[in-house]
Amino acid sequence: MSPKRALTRNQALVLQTLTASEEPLSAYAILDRLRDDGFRAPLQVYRALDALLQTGLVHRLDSLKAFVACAHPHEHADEAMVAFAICESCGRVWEFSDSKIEDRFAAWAAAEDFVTKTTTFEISGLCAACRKAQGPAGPGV
Amino acid sequence: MSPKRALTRNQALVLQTLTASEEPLSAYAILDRLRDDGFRAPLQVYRALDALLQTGLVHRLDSLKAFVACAHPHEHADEAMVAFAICESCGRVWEFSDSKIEDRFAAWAAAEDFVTKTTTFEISGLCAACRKAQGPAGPGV
DNA sequence: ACTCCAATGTTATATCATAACATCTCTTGC
DNA sequence: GCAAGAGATGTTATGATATAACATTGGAGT
Repeated sequence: MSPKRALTRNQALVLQTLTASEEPLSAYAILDRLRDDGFRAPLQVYRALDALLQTGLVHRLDSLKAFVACAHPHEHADEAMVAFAICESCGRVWEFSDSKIEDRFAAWAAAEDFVTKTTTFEISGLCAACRKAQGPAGPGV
Repeated sequence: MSPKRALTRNQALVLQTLTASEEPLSAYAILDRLRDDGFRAPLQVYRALDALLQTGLVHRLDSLKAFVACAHPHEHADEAMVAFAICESCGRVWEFSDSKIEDRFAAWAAAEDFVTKTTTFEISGLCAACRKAQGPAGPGV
């Protein structure tokens, strides 16, 4: 979809920041981490994010209002349906896709004559490591 | 999940507003429509929405930052995975669920030992009516 | 009538995102 | 080399979404 341009300096900095982070970051969190690199205003972050979202190098998690580096930057070009599992406790994100789910949804869309443009598929919960750490009783919240 | 309480006045007003609307509404759009009923501050809307979301009478569409009345208020108690198809053109929302998709996702979760709490599944695109209205060439954007 | 508790009202503020316009920095053609 | 154009960047201001903190009200049960 996008003609694979080299990243600009700002885009590279934002992408590095997201790649280095264990968890998704909000635009303002990214801004804070890039103050020393000369970032002063949210727009600098949002503009870089827009470009990175276009090329599929970054995803936005609507349910968190935050951004993550794509785990598989080569494979999908913003076209495939990607799902995200987000651990509420540690914040880590698992990215996966399932062609059977895709087919199944495509069947619904065909039946309703609906043309899909974008998908948002996000699951919140607790990952295995966090549940073990918190013990069998589970966390209060 | 929630002990089925009667709605308060504010909750009833917010729910009526959403039910009467053809499209999802932002909290501030709801506020504007309820000025004549004495609503003055966003918090009045957000508090009512919180209660309605708890009981499953309303859904939040993260991709739109907006809210819709649930199409099937009786069936699911916030537990089932519900998907939303949203027409970019007319704003209408189709709500559906598919047990095969649910099973398929459950299989992934079991394999990864991930415990699901909440799901966000939203698809944006164009509905049949809007595509017909705009002609076979489709819209510019 | 009194007490308690939930709902409500009100003000202020936090957080997320974009509009509008000035400036810089390459590249390209000359 | 240098002017012109295009894209990227910087900067200020503002819009849009959401919540914190605390005062007030109103009804259920006694």
